[in-house]
Amino acid sequence: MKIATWNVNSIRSRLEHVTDWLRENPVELLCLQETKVTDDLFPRAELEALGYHCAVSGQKSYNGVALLSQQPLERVDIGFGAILGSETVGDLDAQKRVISTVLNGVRIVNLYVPNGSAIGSEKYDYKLRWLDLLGRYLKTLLETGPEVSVCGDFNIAFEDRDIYKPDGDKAIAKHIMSSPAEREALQTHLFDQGFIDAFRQFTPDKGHYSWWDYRTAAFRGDRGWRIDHHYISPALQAAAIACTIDKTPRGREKPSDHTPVILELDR
Amino acid sequence: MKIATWNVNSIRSRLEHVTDWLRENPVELLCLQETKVTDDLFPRAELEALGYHCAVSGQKSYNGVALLSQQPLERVDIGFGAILGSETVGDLDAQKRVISTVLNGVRIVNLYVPNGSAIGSEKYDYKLRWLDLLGRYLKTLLETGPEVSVCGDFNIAFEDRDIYKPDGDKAIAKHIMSSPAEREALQTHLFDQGFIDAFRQFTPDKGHYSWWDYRTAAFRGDRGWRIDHHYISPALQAAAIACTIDKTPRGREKPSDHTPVILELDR
DNA sequence: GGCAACGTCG
DNA sequence: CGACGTTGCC
Repeated sequence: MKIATWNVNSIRSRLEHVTDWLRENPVELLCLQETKVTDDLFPRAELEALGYHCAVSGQKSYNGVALLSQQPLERVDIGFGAILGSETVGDLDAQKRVISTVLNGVRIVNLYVPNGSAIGSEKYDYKLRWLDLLGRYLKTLLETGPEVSVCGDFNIAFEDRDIYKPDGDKAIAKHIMSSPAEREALQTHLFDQGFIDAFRQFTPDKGHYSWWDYRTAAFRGDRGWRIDHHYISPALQAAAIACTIDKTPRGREKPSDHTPVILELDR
Repeated sequence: MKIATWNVNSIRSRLEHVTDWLRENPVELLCLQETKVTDDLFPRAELEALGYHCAVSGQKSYNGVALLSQQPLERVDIGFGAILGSETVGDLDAQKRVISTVLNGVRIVNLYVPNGSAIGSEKYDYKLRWLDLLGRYLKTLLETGPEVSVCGDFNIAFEDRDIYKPDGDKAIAKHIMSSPAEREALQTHLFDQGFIDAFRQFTPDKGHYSWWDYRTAAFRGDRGWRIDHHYISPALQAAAIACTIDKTPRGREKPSDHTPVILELDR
């Protein structure tokens, strides 16, 4: 099956891009982030017309995640609380950033990791706390079944090769999305639990990005970042067939600043 | 020469519609209303690239008029004040609604008449006061030369045949743009000075409109109003060759709610 | 109620 | 640059 992740930066503004893309790329599951819409206003009908079932967790203006699935989804778990219990979650489910399901025996998680704004800011602390809880969330999921696939907009470029800037640029460590603490959080909460970055199983070189800033004509100059990821648990590693980035939607008129990343699994 | 009038409802939002239309309809003069932009932000370069000289009188967000001319414009008169003197004008030039020039010996006036909001409102009174001053303005122009062509968005449908509603509908008299006082103002300040409605020289029947409300799918149902006009002075009457409405721009994506009206003069 | 302005945020 | 909320016009 093919699973795609795409931060659409408003599903209502991007509906035609999404439907066009799904017609060209009929993936089994599309994981959306930044839908920016309450559940009652989600453009369900248009996506159902394409044969997709929608599971949504949205809010007004900000954040919001959704799953578009060709198969009806038997279970949908919204927020960290659905797995960890609401007591442990505190305020970290207030923003709609987590939705999960099980498809073909694989636990699938769709995430919109907080951006963090600037190093040292309150939002940065929130991001690191959120990633802490993500670690516990994934640990719990791994205990319920070994095959776990986690995708989404992580707002973190783990290595310098994931950023257009020249390697070793000092600014990288001071930049949101590439600071040491953010990368350590990925190390601790994903890699140390055995997850691997599916894209890097197939493509070691630099120059592959999933996000380009709207400002400064970043896309035209290919000044991008690879911050949208698929992480897969050890039990799924052998099942990974391909992981690719489709740049074409980023080149359209009025695009999202992100573009889809597709994982193919032998499941 | 051909003179067109078009309320574009923001020249910046409608720039592509205007340039496309001018390529298809290379009129000698295009009179725009509701440009909604200050003069420094008017998209002059794109229109000059098409061979048009721009004379603009705009303001932020609201109103704004402009002349796009194939010929360089030797004189441009902005506001009532340019003709009447600022003393007589009071507050009626504060909004940018009047721009005038002379082309091929014809005095041409481009107007954006106040809408008036609702009968009896403060804006309604302003509209009627504005039309009073328009009468004096046109009287003065006629004294300087007999050939005067006045076009623009008048926000008045002079007769019931200019409205999609069934003739005699009582609501017409209570509706802004078709109230008795507005029609009387046209009578007094235009017709009584000898101006005639160029469109009605050629087309007596109903069912011809220049504006369709964005709401209630008015265009789809052809529930329109003819409120964009060309009025010509007696000396020009014999020079009028044709006056037509081009509905096509109203049918495009993201259109203005108005569509161009074209006057052809043997001048 | 549709559209486009502005200001704010990333 | 392009989301969104808000405001104002029609």
